[in-house]
Amino acid sequence: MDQVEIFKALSNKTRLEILGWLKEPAIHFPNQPNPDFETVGVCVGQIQIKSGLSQSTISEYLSILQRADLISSTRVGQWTYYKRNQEGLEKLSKIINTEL
Amino acid sequence: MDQVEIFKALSNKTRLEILGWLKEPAIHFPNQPNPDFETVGVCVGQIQIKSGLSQSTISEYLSILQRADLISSTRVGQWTYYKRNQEGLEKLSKIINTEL
DNA sequence: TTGGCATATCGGGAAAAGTCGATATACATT
DNA sequence: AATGTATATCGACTTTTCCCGATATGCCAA
Repeated sequence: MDQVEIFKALSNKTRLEILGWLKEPAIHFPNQPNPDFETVGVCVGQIQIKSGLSQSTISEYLSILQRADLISSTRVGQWTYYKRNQEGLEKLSKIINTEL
Repeated sequence: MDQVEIFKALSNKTRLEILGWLKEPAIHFPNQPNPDFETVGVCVGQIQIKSGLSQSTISEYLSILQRADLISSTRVGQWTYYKRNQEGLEKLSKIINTEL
């Protein structure tokens, strides 16, 4: 993954917020219907409601974050759950500390 | 400094390269006229030549990086020398490791 | 004080990103 | 099969970013 694309993914207030929300799903998504969300993640709809932006925008933002390896998704029935991608985030941390 | 602005500053190939070049000025700017460049930094003209982009573009890029506290400048006569801002870079590292 | 460099700023055109509503797709339920 | 719900994709419009050339500013030397 291109470094520039990672930083672009992070160059947006809402996308940074999403990353933050996914850090503590229980706190930020108290109404999440799926009780399993701590492991599988949070579904698009919940993130969309919290963000206040349109469904299409959030869907796109999530795929931008995913392309940058910052989050990952799991499809379960009609829902797509997103959660933080710890591996990608650690890689970013390494980039910052060594290459930058 | 707003986090988004820091990431925007890093969302460009040339700006990332500049940051890299400034890590080892002696290697990347062998023709730097000022022998003192290791401490004071590298002047705009040298960076511009190496980048291949226009003078105005590089001047702007340097000020974007500076606004993000990633580099700092010193004016000496008609030259402006830029170098890495270690404090700002460490702050970024902290952001990545704690807030993100 | 005039001319010559180094850098900064301004104005603009092209490309990319932000954001939306509408539509498509995929799955679930009846 | 038909409808409803969740998400993804498309087309469009606006704003921002990428770069440039031209011009301004600041400093130095003749």
